[in-house]
Amino acid sequence: MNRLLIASIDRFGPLKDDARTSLGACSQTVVTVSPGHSLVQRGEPSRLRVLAKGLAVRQHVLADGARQILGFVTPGDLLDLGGLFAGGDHEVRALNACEVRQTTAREARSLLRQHPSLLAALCRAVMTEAKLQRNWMVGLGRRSALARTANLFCEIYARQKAVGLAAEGRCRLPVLQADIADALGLSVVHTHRVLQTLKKSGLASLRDGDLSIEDWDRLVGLAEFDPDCFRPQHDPAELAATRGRHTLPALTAAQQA
Amino acid sequence: MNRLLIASIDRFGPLKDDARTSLGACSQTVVTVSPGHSLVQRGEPSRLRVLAKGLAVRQHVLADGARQILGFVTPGDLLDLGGLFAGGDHEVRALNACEVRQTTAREARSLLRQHPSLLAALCRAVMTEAKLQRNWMVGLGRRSALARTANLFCEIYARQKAVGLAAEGRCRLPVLQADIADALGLSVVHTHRVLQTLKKSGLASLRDGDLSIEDWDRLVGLAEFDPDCFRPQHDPAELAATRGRHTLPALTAAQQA
DNA sequence: CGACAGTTTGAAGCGGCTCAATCGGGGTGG
DNA sequence: CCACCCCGATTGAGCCGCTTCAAACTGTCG
Repeated sequence: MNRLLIASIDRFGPLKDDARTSLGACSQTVVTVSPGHSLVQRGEPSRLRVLAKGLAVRQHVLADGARQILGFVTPGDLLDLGGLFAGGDHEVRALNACEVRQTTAREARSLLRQHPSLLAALCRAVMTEAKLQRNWMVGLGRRSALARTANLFCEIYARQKAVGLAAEGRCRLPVLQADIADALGLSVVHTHRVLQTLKKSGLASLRDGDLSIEDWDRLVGLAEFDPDCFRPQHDPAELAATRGRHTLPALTAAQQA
Repeated sequence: MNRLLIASIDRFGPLKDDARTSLGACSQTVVTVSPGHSLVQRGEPSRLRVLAKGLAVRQHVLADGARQILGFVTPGDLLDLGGLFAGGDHEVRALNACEVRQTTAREARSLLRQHPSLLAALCRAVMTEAKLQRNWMVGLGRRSALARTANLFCEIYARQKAVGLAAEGRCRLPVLQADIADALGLSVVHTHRVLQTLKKSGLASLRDGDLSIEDWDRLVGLAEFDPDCFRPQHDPAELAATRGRHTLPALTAAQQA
């Protein structure tokens, strides 16, 4: 009954009941993708894809082969917001074994047309993503490699924590150093040295695909991390009216290495 | 009759007629802001502000005073998309003498609730901005200072051209070198040297607030500029149905130094 | 005229890059 | 069981792009 899809969108809610039932009734297929393969190609229209398991990145590759990672996608995130009205402008690639649930482009479009509350929620989702992107821009442009890395770790941990995917001071982050490098605009070698520094300073460490936060406060301080930078854009009034009404189902066991 | 507001949103259209008439009927005040002052503060809710004249930047300043410019705002652009549902996350500052037209937060919110086609258009506007941001991220992370600068010039020229604000191979760009630096994540000194290189190579030059494109093709090549990166996210089908129906009124004389 | 803001230029330093080699673990074939 | 390979992590050395500091230069405004 598409509970994950509904919950993922409802996070940006509030959805009206009719939108929720339509979403529940729409067709949904499950797709599994192996590491390194594409979940969403450039130019594809939206199918309201939701990541159920795994870890993926939005990315863009340049003519010379350089890659810039534009964001991380964790379970419960919508994959193809960029293609809601036209084709998306970037691809999404699996770092992990990923499971995606998706409907059809036709149904996605029709749902979008019929339910303003769905449109509003997705609009908020897009805005939330845009906000996150701005934080990345600030980092790429004006923060040192160390602060950037700290910021990335803060973001990833806080996001997973927010959806119940993180343990206390620990979460999965099955990436290569090359992925971190491409996310932060660094070389692999320098990324490695920065990671060492973070570990030696007792702030955080990354081993075997596990991110462990050793000193959250100092990490946040170093990063100048803004804990609101990834939060859904709730309307304060609406939030109060619907507080606690809908919550994301626990995903704790969902993201497998 | 709020023609500019309607046209600015309709660019991402199509708006339904009732939305257009509601927009036409909403209150609108004209605000002028002198250079260096804030057009939109962090945390302000949307008033459907449109820039009528001048040039502004979205920006974020760090604790140490460093500034990252997140985007340029040219006449006909909506200023406060970030605050549609909650407070915006960044401020917008005038580089220029600016004229802004805005309604009230209350009216903006009520319009948004009543007109799904308005919501859809604004959603597209947000997505378009997000797309532009991704292009900046790629530049900040993976392009050389020269290519980044070229890219910025391409973007600014192409955007102004698209709304009729650019002459052939020339447009206004009343910025300091420090602004370019903060947009590209560079120091002022290096920005200056890059500008010199660009001029000496006969690609483009910036003087007295005028950007002149000397060799568009080579500039685009150097920048790997994607001409779609700023285009509204039209639905191809809807685009065909409404082609040429509504156009942005000429703004040619509107952006005064 | 001085004051100031912005541009221009030079010189030195550093953060991060490139190149190159080694190391370690997991898989595979013999 | 070992030999081998491959991928990714690790480490070192040298270099380059860009930064920082500092000073001179220019135009504008009082």
